[in-house]
Amino acid sequence: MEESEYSFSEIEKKWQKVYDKEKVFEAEPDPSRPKFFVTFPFPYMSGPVHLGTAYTLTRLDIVARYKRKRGFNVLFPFAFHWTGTTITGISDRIRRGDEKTIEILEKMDGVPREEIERFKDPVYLAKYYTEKNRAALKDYGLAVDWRREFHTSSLNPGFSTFVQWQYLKLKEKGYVTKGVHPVVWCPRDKSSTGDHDRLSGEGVFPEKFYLVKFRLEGSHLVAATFRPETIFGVTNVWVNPNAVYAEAEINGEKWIVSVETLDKLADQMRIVHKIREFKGKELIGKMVEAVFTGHRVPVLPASFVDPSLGTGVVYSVPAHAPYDYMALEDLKRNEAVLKEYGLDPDEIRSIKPISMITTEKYGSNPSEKLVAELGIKNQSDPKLEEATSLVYKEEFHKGVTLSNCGRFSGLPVQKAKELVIGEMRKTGAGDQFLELPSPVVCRCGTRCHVKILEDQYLLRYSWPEWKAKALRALERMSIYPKEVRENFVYFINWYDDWAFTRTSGLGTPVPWLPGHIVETLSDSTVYMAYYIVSKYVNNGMLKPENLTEEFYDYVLLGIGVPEEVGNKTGVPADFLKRLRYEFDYWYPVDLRNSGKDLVANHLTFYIFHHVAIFPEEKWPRQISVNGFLRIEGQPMHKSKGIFISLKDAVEKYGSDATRITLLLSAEGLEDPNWESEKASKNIELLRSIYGFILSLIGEKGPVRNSHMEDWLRNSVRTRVKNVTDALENMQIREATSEALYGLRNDLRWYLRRVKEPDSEALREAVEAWLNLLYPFIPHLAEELWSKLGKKNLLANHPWPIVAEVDEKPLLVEKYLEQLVEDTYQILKALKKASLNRLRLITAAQWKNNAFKEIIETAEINPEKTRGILAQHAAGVGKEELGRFMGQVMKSLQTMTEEHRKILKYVLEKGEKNILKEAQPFFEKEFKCSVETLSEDEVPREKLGELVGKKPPAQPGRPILLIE
RNA sequence: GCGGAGGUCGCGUAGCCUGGUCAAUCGCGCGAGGCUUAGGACCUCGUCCCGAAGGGGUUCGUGGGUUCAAAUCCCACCCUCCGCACCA
Repeated sequence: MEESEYSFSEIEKKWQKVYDKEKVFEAEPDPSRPKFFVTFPFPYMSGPVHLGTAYTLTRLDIVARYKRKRGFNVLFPFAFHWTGTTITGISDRIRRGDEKTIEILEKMDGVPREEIERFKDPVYLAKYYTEKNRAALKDYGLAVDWRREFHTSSLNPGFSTFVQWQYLKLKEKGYVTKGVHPVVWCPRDKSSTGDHDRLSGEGVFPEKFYLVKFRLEGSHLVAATFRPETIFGVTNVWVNPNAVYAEAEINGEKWIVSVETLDKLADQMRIVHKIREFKGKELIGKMVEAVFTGHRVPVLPASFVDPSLGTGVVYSVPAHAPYDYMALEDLKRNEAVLKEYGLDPDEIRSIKPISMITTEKYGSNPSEKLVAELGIKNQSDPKLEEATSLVYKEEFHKGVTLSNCGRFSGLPVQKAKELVIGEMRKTGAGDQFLELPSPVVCRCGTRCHVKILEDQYLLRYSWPEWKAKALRALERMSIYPKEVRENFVYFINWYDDWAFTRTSGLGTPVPWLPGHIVETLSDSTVYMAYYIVSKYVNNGMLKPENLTEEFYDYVLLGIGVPEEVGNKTGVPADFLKRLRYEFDYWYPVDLRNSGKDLVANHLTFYIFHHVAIFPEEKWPRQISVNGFLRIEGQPMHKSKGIFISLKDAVEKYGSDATRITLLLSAEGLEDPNWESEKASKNIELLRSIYGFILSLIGEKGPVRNSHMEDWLRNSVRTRVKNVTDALENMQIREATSEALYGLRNDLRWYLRRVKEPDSEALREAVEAWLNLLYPFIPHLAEELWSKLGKKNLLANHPWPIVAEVDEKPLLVEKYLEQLVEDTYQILKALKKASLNRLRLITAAQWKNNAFKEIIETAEINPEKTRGILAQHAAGVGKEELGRFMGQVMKSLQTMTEEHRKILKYVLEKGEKNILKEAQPFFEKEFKCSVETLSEDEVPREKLGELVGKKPPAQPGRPILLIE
């Protein structure tokens, strides 16, 4: 019959339509039911939603569906993220004709050429993806209340009013301050350059460089270094003879630095007046004096000096800096250069490294040692990089200054460094500034540097009171998996003030600062509250102009009198009360699930902002995070082609198969791995489950209600309990696996075990199973539910009751399973495929009696055991008793609690009775005649003959005679 | 460097907190048999090594230790992955 064919696309569309029509997921406040509000961090609309998003989303969807079935009134809304520079960035790149961007859009996202042309308009781009993604998400089938959908930024005036209100509140309550803030800066774009805006230099951020001054004819040659403490080992100063340098007045003092340095100094709050420019070679050969130590050293030429890095001036410590050492050696050998700059070769060759630090590992001249060890030939050898870092690490952590370091002698390097820095600052012999340790190039091709932004509006994350409140919120929250809690503590403590205004990209204007928008991470922190409002903005009952500060104050915080607020906002007082009621009903968020990447930023902000704005009872209740999806073992990477969109996956595998493929692949913080082959297999698995359940529904066996039905019912209860527990603990993979495979295996065993299945017991089990399957594979489960002749929706049907499990029937089956396994093992050892006769001989009654008593005592005590045995063994031969004693002691030693339970119950029920009852099963299983006996029923001599040297029967371990 | 996760029988994983029926879960793959006109699906068994009786041997990143007993507890080491900021 074509009925049994599983066509996922048909089934999925069918039920999505039904859910839509019946408004199953449209949630309204209902005081008679507890609420459960789940949220997902809205995805960014700069591209298609991918499987990684789907994974995180699915975990949440499962909880939403499960909670609904448990009687909760579940709200699961959705929105789309437009704020920030990613969308405008793509548009910019297309406008510039960036090939790579266009290629990715065309090949990976499947955007038609003519659409790409229109992507020059960022709004068009955002709308395009929002449409596409909404469609893909709907085809995937989520338990979402779509009436509340919105997107962010000023392009959505309703949402913007909300963000503005949020910032007015933050400012009013003192969470906003003004200050300075360093950023990686592109001088051409006049904006900060985040990682994703960079052509090269990802992950590079400002580090402190120290400036060390050398007196030169009424001016200062200013060198930059990470290691100011090494000034005691200086032998010379390097400049690049071909670079351009400048003399300039810096905060009133004359400095000589590379011309590139001037902009950097100016951008770090220094007043810069350029006096003149000149070539670096003019400096060569001059003598300079270290202000800090008074060392007089020559200025020498070096090609490795990069005028764009630091100040373009480097002081040379050949003993402790392999680069300096090598450059000096090169120079000593290079007659031509010496001649060119008129340097005295003898004088240069007499320069010796000055040791000023020692370590156990490298001694006091590590440069020389490492250059020799690594076989470094000249100053352009890339291995110098490695040598430098080896020396730096070792000396910084384990080095001690030598006696030539004045007041800083005999100190650990770390300590000396700290003191030298302090002293230089005090005396003006040195200074410091921020610099990028390696080059960063903006997408526009310009080299970036550090700029300190002044008069920045900052969120005061450094404020101890705010941190304390956030930590308190965290304490009351449930966090899954639990390891992540520590991360939150770390990040809450670690955060410093955060600059939240921007001048580029999409977003909401800062209410008090025209021309500036609220940065993306900062505007998306408490927006879950807006879902209550957005429903009415979408249906036209509220207009953006109604959404004033007073409006939100009343609806979200309960401040003000409805009638007065109504007058000011134009919203009827009754409606305001209704809104207030709705907010109060739904808030706070009960569960927010996201990828682990958001812990460090968004989720921490989420906590911070909630505690700042809302009273304690509205603080978030639970956060759960999961790993990052990999594709065929590789991290997702669009430009490398490692990327699967949700749309493609759903088209190819359907929603249900996609769901379980994602869910079964990881737990906790592990990174799930998507394997397409597995997804295909999972379609087969679903087809198989579909067919299996249909066949079970078709069974027409008599109603019996014997042991096996009892067993089946209790197995079902166990599965219900397991799935429920796993779901409550956000162990979604465990839950999925248990729901998919657990009951399937139970039903298989049941069918194997009985001659004719009990149709009623089967039907009960199938019903429970479908309920358990629903959260994970909703469409398939719903389809089968209707095939069962049910009139209601499975989505609305209550979750099975988590009932007390009666272990007894389960114990009996465990005993039998063990017996079957033993039989198979013997067959294997005998290399036999089949058998003619199977005889099961259970232990003699006296053994059973003795054993019962021994297990009761629950301890391994040879004396006591022997005593008990002797009591029961009247008339038993000494040898037989001894042998049995050995067996008993051995099995007692390794007996687990479960095994004890099994034995106890088997003995209680009578082992032979159990076997008698299971005899037809054994006959069916092994296709042979089966006989069940007790040792008591076989004459002693006969028994010896039958058993041979095999160990005698033990309670729970009958002799198996195979012929 | 700082912080976090992890290394289990071909692959992906469970077990580890609370040590003992743990040669170790489940799924995939693979092999055998059954079913079937055939294929697929489905069902059963097997899948570290040895074994003519349910047993024995060697395993859970490496090396030590604690214990009657260790995948599980302790110590050291090796390796892999992730995050480290103004940016989604």
